[in-house]
Formats: sequence, structure tokens, C-alpha cells
Amino acid sequence: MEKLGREFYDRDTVQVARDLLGKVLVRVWEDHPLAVRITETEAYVGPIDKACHAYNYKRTARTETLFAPPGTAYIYLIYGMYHCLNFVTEAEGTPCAVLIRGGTPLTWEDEEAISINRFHCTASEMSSYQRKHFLDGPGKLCKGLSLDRSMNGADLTGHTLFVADDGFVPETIHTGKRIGIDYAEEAVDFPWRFFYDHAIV
DNA sequence: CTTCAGATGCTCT
DNA sequence: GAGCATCTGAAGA
Repeated sequence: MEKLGREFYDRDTVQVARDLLGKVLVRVWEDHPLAVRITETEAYVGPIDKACHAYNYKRTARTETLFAPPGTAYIYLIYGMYHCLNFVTEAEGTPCAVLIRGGTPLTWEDEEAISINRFHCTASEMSSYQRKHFLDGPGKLCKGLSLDRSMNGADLTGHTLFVADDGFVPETIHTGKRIGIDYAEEAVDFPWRFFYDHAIV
């Protein structure tokens, strides 16, 4: 598996969002790698996108991370109890990012470790509902990988949180409107959500 | 399968 | 003080 370098993120955000589908997200946690294949993403393009926290280059304490170099992790708290993982894209100072909305464990060992993080039970003890909806949301993904704001600003070219390419290519990529951004006026219709059908592990 | 309420705390005005 | 790039469990169809 080849780790993606900064040049991967230093590109058009919508293109990066598409290209991230099928890639392997690795989070090293307690000296142990957890790996999931990315199945769903959304693009947020600050300069023109009212759904983006840094719309029109809005700079606040929270959005500061979005102005970091491409290949930086942007992680924030939402609804008081969940976290969302993003990857900063495009040139430094251009506040854009890709939200990682879903994934699926790469191996059985990954599923075991993630199910403990999420449900405090082993994979075989999960309900069928839990299994079917294992990592199909940004908050679930962060909980499963034990990611929170302490990892905000992490460098994706480092060794604790990164994305790798193992050659897997999704068959059919679907496109749609982004989720949960009803406040974003004309941007609610931008087709910047990407996902593909994947087998339930 | 579907809807629905409630949780919970940070961020920005 | 209002709102939020969400999730869960319970209840109904």
C-alpha cells in the first residue's frame, strides 16, 4: 500500500473527494493500526460554498485549520457529542476540505477493534442493525476510529493518521446532494456528495 | 421499514 | 442565546 502524499490533497476539492473513494484510511491508535476503506465523502469549497464553515474565507478559531496546508486533518465537534473528520485540500490559505462520511473495515481485526470502540462489544456480539450501519456516518467513523479534536490539525503525511492506495477502485460512483446543510441556500443543491455501493462485512 | 424526540457542548453573534 | 456537515432508541405501520 502506498501512502498518499501532499500532492494528492493539493488539487481541486471535488476531484479529491471522488478520488478518496475506495482509498484506505489508517489511524494508528495505541500502537495499533486501524484501517477502513472510505465509502462516502463530501466536498466543501470555502471560497464559494455557503455550506463550508470557512465560506468566503471566514476565519475564526475553529476554521483556522481549514487554512492549513493540504493534507491536514480538520476535526470538529458537532451537536455537542460527535466528531467529523475532514481532509484539508487545495493550496494553503484556500479553505477547502473533504468530509469523510463513511467507511467499511478493511479486515476482521479492524472490525473487532472498531466494534469495541463503538459498542464496547466484539464484532460477533453486534446486532444485525449495528452491523448493517457500522460506519455509515461521519460521527460513527470518528467514534470507531477513536478520533476527536485532539487530532485536529494532524498532518496526513505523518505516521499516525494517513490515507493509502492499495489499488482498489470502486465499480460505480454515485453522486448526490450533501447531507444536513439545509441552511446553505443555493449550495444545498451542489452535487458534492460521493459514495459507492459496498458489501456489508 | 418509517418517523420522532432527545441528547449535549462548542461556536459565533 | 441560537444553531449545529449527527446518532440512537423507541414506537408505529
